[in-house]
Amino acid sequence: MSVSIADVARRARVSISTVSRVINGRNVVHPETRARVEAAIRELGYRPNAFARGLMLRRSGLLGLVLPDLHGDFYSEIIRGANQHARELGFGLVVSSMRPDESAPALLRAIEGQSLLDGVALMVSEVDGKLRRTLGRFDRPFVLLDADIESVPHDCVLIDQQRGAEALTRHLVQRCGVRRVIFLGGQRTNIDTMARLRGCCAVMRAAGLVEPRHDVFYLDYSYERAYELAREHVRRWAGPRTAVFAANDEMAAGVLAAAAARGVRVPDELIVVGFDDTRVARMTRPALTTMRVPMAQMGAEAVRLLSQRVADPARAPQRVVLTPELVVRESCGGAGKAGRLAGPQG
Amino acid sequence: MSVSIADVARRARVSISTVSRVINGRNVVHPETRARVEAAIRELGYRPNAFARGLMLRRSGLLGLVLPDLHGDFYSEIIRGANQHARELGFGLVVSSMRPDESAPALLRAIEGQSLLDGVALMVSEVDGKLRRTLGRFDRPFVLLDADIESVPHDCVLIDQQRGAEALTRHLVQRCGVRRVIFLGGQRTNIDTMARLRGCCAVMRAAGLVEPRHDVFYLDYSYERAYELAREHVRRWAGPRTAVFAANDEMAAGVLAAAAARGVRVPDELIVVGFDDTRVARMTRPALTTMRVPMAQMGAEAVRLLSQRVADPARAPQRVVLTPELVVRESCGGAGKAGRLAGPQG
DNA sequence: CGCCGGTTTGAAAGCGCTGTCAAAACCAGG
DNA sequence: CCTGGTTTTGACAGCGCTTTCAAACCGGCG
Repeated sequence: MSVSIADVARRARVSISTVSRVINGRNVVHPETRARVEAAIRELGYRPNAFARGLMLRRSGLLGLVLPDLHGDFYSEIIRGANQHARELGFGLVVSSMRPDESAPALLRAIEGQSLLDGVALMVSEVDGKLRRTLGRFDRPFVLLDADIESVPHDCVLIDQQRGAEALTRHLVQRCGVRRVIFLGGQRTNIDTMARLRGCCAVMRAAGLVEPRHDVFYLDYSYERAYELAREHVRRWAGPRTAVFAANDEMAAGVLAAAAARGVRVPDELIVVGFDDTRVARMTRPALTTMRVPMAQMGAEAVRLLSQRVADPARAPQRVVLTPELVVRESCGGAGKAGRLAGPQG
Repeated sequence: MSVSIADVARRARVSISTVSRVINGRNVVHPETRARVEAAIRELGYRPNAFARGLMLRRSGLLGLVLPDLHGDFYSEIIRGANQHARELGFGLVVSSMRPDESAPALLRAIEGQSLLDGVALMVSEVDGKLRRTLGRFDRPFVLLDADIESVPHDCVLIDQQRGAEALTRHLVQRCGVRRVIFLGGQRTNIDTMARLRGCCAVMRAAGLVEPRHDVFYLDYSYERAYELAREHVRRWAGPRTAVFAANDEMAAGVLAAAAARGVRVPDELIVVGFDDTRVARMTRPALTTMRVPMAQMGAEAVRLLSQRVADPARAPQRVVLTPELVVRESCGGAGKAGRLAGPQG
């Protein structure tokens, strides 16, 4: 079997307590003794047993990150940001996915089951009663990403999606002279989609323009679905002062491809914009105008909040709000004014 | 404090052992007693302490997945495959990243430090002596992804990169009439890049053609670098029977964009192919011919091997080899013969 | 020399759980 | 009612670690 603290103690001719003190460094140990113990640790290749340790300390040094899906640039960035920050703070990170179609018990298992975790950052694409209840009786520190449940006190990191959508729409209306917007969303119940549509409509309304009431399509955030839809409609959409507002970059890329296939020139005959500023936004021709969502920062903030709450479970719930930033590229025509131009094509 | 097994025992008027038996379900318990215990568990909201459990069982039910980076479609897919399979097998998955520029001690901490893990799947982009030694004295089950260290016995999941590159090059030579290949690699020491170049050269040689000796460029797998390079060279590259073989899809996309910017028509004036078949391959115009690397499957295989080794640490090391599959799209011209045509543009 | 404060160490009590072993309870058959 | 076998249950010894608490030690002072 593996070497335990007792083996080290025996070898260093000290008591178990002393070895523990050397390991944790909190108490004073005579330099000479310390050297003996450290030598023994090295010679035996001793590594403390994390289970025994956790059993006493009630902490594992592990944080959890649960996302709706792990696929795509969007989530990758969150993971990356969280992972890096976790490492800086001396935590490990457990990443897991929790599809919206899985039941609440699955969530329970995914989270509570992992009682090895010191805390969990949770991102959900839809909030329902079940989730509310599950989280209500969840006794470990947790942070909600891009969502907020009022009945339960907790920390959260929010993206001001609506304000982002407003900024983007305002750019379209004021800088690009857009008068009509076709909106492509994800699922109808998706909270991001709803907020982005709200922002878009608000600005249109304020500008005295027609809201995209009949020009709203709910898809699934995928390139393929957007391509298919656009292939069918893009000829009709095309027109001066008209823009397609896709709720993410992938769908915008699909629209771009369909437009090209149908001979519709972007941005001359039709403006197309995306959202998120994922890698794909710089890889399309023309490159996409989009909103940069600080995903890595969201991951990092989540970890920060979590670590603070682990340290002090009693402190008041925090709310961190991050705002997306406009990135103007080629797909909206009227470039050159508002934002920076990223990527080699900029 | 939280409720322990003793609380449950007290409430159900049985001994601790009986509660344990009910929880683990291995031993026979009188139905009536069982009901009483289960009621007590429910009423108290009892959840076994994972640390105490792990301390006895010496297992946590957690597997680790360490990747060079967590960014991009490539790694996302591995994570996704691993995650799903882990869940099916009743394991949790810990994902972590280990940049090649981090030192071996960092790896040590990232892996050994997490002695909470039952096993670790490890992907490294470069194998050096330090790593070999670190892994040599690593006492926990581990699986190497897309790499093999001969001095240390272990399980591994390999992608036959070379054979994949051969298949792709063969397609270029035999179906598309290519006589000259420009090769764009990742870092010079990257094992995948080396294997892919080897495969490409082997086929060229066998076909009596000139190997891309002076036409090999080592970049960093990024769209941007490839774009810059291609912007400079693509006019010179263009020519009949000439192909750019990029070692991943992102770089191929960069070349495509540069070609478009320089007025070089693909595939008429220049053929461009990628590798990996990530999402971007279907989003370029023209869509990329590429090799589909079964990344999700690699993740799943890794988890499978790991779980088997956890169950039986003594069994002989396994080697699983996965082979990439040719996906013919538009960027190589001579389509329609060899492979399936995926995506809406196919 | 004995005593005091401060430093350094060791013994031992858990942390919450599993698993062994033996005792208790039960059931038939005699 | 007792016996022998089969369930069913409980007591308890750890798993490897942290953390009191008290003992041992040390140097200096009265």
